[in-house]
Amino acid sequence: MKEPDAIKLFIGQIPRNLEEKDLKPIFEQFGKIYELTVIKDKYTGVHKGCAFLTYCARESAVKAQSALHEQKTLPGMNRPIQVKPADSEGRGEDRKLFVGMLGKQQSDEDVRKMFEPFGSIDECTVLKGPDGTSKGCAFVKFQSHSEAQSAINSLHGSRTLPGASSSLVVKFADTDKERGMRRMQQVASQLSIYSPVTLNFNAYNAYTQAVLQQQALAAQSSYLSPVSTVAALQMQQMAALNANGIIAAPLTSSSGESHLHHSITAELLALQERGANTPPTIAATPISALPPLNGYSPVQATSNGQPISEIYSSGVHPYQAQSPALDPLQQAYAGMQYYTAYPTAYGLVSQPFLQQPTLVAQQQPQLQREGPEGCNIFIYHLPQEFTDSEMLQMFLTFGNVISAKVFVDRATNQSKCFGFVSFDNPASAQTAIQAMNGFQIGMKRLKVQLKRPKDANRPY
DNA sequence: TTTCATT
Repeated sequence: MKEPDAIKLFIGQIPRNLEEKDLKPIFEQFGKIYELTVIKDKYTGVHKGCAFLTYCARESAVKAQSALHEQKTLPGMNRPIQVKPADSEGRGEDRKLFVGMLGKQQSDEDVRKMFEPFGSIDECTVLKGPDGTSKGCAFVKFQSHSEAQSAINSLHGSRTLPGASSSLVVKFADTDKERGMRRMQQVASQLSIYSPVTLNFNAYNAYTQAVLQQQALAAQSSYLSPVSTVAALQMQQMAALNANGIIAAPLTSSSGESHLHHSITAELLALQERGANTPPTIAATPISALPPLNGYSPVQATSNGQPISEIYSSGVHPYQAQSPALDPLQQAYAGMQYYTAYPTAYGLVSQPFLQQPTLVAQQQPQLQREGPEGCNIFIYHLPQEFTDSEMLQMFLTFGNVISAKVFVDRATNQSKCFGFVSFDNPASAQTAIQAMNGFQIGMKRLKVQLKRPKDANRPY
């Protein structure tokens, strides 16, 4: 019925009102169709705007791809139809690059020219907004991983394009898992509009990603790490969160009490008890979890009253331990905690995380000691409420911090939202920059770069 | 400055 070497094609950019019967005539002209399936959500049956197509003959697939892929745009779509081998057919995405910090002017062709010297390019797309203006970044897919790698080696950081705020970024594109994390961050930042508590939520997220990046650096392969499993769970949680429209609608539990409100109230109480201006105490033991940014935990207990720490120490997975009736936010929130605690609990954390923060923290960072050149970093777009301590904690994970200073307006005593952190070695500074530059906290992204040497900006 | 979706 079908040739053994037949190719399954992925069809993208199809209007959601087209079903199999509507699509069939479009594709039949290239040969006999073996199977054509519109992809729908497993549970809701919602049309996902794409399909799988297998021809009886391999040749038909080749013809259809060259005739249709990116060649025409179906009614109602703003991008051309996609006809290409399904992911399941070929290799993974280890040959696709993300290119950031392009100027707004560069076209697909400009980018292609830049990458051509490194190998054969399968795909090259500058990302554009709905109005067609460039988002200043692109995806470039090579035919092989090694070609992609050599492009990274030669181009990453090699120049600063006109109109870009920093040097060219060339790296492997996010995996699905990483994309999930990114989306999570965006949802979290939306929540932060509504409550100061969720600032914490976001900060945890920054930690989470920092942990992941550290791990990725230390252990080149993360595919088999238990953390992946947790990340997958996280994505499910966030999906549930979106599906329930949690941002738009107030959440109510079966008992009629809003968990969201409940946890926020608990937080505010905790803050008041401690005194909102009391500097947080940094935990003396490194292996308990990452230090909470404000010195307390965002969620002290699950909705059935069991402290999260008990769940951890009993070794029971929180998702299994929680009652199935928990609302999605609560689950996501607790999951976030679990997620950050997980790597440390299993001893998977790379060396920088095992450094004792205690010694440094108990010194007086206020003295603002500066490290040697290359050890000092500048941080901009800090949240208004970040003090020296919060910033210190945020960067402790990358090495020995000599000092951490948020700059404060003398008249108002308000943070100027920037500061400096000094490490005792340049590698820690670089790691911190890599991990934290561009981090979204609340509505802003951190800018983290080397501090300019004192005389750098003086013309004479 | 991370897509548009992959049964």
